Amino acid sequence: MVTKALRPELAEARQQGLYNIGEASAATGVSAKMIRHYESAGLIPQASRTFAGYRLYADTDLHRLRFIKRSRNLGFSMKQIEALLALWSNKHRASSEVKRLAQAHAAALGEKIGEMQAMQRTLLELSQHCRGNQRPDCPILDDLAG
Amino acid sequence: MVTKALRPELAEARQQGLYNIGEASAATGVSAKMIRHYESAGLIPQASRTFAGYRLYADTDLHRLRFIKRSRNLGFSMKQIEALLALWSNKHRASSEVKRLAQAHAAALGEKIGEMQAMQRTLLELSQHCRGNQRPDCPILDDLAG
DNA sequence: CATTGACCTTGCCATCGTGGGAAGGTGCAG
DNA sequence: CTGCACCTTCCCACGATGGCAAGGTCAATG
Repeated sequence: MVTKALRPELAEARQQGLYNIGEASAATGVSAKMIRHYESAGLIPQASRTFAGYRLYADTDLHRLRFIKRSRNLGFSMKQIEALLALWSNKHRASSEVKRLAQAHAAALGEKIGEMQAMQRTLLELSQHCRGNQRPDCPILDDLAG
Repeated sequence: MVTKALRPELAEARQQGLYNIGEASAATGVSAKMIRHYESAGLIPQASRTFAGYRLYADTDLHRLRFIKRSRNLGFSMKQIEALLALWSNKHRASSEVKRLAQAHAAALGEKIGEMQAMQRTLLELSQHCRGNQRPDCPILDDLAG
């Protein structure tokens, strides 16, 4: 008397509190496309499947997906998120490790921000000197031309 | 009596003030790879060739490459540079058009800068609350976990 | 004149995160 | 039973750049 099939039907799986990929996507804000991508990249474990091959997700999977989503919102790369996930599930982690990752990423952001600000500053300076009328003379082009 | 072959030899071309791709790269700071890429993307015209198939560049080509390089340094995309180049070579351009492009790009940069600053701010705030020691408890991970 | 090393050619692959679309199977409601 | 919404896999695209491989060319040296 088997009460739980190895590969259940979808309806059966739903009764057990599992979600298919569309529901998981709606519940986490991660597109189905990206959920599959994260699986193939190893950020989330291989999803279990219904008999017909549909992926199934439990609440722990949704939790993991939300973790990934929040990390992406902070600009972490998939590689960095892989490390964060490993730390998250490692009960013997040192918080210094997490802090190091976060600060390194913050520093990298600062670097890029600085570069982009320099570009922006230059662009605005050049724009200030350009009349922006119907005439062709333009300090912006002059500068780009060297 | 033909003084200028349709497809000269390299030495002959050099005498006429032309450069091969390596020289053009060294003179402009654009890698040979990217010079070819810009050609295939239409940012620069198809280079003339020696009899053996080597690309040849004149000073005007170097000028154009430097224009592209400076534009890239300001963060313009290849598509935007295409537009800038068209304006550059259009003697009837309105400088307002150039100014509009530059300001739009500056605004886009500002947008991205703002997003990245928000990320950075959050990361630094979270880091401040993390002791960063050997213990596993970590507000950063707690936040990512939701 | 032959060899050699530096350089050129084209073409394909990789990055990184995301989306689009095609072709075919599944689930459910009317 | 039919139709629609959803699922599956697989391939392609973006943007800008680099790497590598296989093969041809040039110039200097022996």
